[in-house]
Amino acid sequence: MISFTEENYLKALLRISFDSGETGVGTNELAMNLGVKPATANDMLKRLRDKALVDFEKYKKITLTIAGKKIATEVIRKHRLWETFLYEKLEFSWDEVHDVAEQLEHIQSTKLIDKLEKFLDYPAFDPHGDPIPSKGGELTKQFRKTLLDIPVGQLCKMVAVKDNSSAFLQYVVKVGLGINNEIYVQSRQEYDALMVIEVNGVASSVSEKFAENIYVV
Amino acid sequence: MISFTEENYLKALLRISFDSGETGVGTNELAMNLGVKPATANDMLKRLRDKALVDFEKYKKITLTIAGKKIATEVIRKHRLWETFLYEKLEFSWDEVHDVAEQLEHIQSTKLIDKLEKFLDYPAFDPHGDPIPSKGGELTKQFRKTLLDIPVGQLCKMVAVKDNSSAFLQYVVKVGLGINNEIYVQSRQEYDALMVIEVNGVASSVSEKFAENIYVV
DNA sequence: TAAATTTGTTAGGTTAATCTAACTTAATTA
DNA sequence: TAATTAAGTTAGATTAACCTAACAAATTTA
Repeated sequence: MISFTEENYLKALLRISFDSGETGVGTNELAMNLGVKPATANDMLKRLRDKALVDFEKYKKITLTIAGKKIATEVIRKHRLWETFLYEKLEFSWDEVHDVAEQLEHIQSTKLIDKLEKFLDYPAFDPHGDPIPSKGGELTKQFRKTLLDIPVGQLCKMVAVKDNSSAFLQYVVKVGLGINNEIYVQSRQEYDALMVIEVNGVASSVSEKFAENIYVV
Repeated sequence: MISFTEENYLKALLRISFDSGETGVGTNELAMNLGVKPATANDMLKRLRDKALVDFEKYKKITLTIAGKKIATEVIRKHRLWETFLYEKLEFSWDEVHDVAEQLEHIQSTKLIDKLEKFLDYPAFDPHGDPIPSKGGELTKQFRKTLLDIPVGQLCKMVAVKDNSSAFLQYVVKVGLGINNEIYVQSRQEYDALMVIEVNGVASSVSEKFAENIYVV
């Protein structure tokens, strides 16, 4: 049996390597991501290696094994299905779903998640626009432009966010932004990439960090 | 913060004292109920006492404090709401809901459970016929007859079960019984209370233990 | 390339939740 | 009521998941 904590380590490994585009993940990077000390992560990695869920040699980068990747993908699948449930059926707002889904993703019941998926009518994307892996499927990579890639004077539409923290999401809401909203790029400062955008007729200044976390088409 | 395990201890204490009709619960009884050794339960009880969730003196019976009872009731509320969700929305069968609800009941989010309750349209009873406590409410005692109380030659209707284990529930299903089914009591053995009952035209022999776990009207 | 910095590991310790084995107190029964 | 049995407790161990402090390896930079 696999514990909540182990599932979280595997999920973090998959997400980090997916986001960075590289196969291997470093111990410190992983630890920081999970909010634990490197020593703790190192201990856990040894246990995950014993269970044949990660490949990991002393002082080298960590990669998931096939088995580890499968579990991690399944956790992400559950997370995104639960987010969809909370958003569509329980009227949770867009920025509230993540934290509750962090808990729900660890419920162990294949039947539950399959039935939930059916109940939601097999959704392909979660409320943040991220793709939901199918049963036994893979996490698919999609080409995604961020607000940072949009030139001045152009109009685009927000489809998802990269950062799922509620701190960020609440900021997004404050700027008046939501899924499928149109964004007009008014201007951009060369020096620090500070942009002025217009959403529903209201102009706001946003930082580079903000812009690179907004996916658009 | 309260752990899953602590919640389970509190829930068991409430359920045992509720079922037995007595205020105090013994250490061994509690331990047996939770599938742990008395020594383990004893350790935990000390911790729960430190947190002011139980009243407990050496060699004496255990009782819940107001705070402890409140948490326990809330866990039972969550459990029963989740059971209702699984049964009504996800097409789980009657005997499958319990085990998954055991996990779901520990999800920490007031908003989640309130929204779930609304989504289910404020149900008063779970799929086993047990009453669902309202928000901040109490576990209500209902007078309940069991199949054991029905005299020979009388017809009754099953409304709930006492034992929620899937072993028992699967047995119930095998006998052809379900919620709201009519039961006719054909005969009863004086010696061991073995009864012959008829459900939907099919006769079966059931033990005393079986009969006392079936609630009827 | 040698020094400095970053990254990763080890050793030893803590807490929650479990156990076994030995013991004590309470309750039952002869 | 004394002896037996049942119920409850304590002591000492274990495992998972975390920590700090000290150390080692790898990488970067001067």
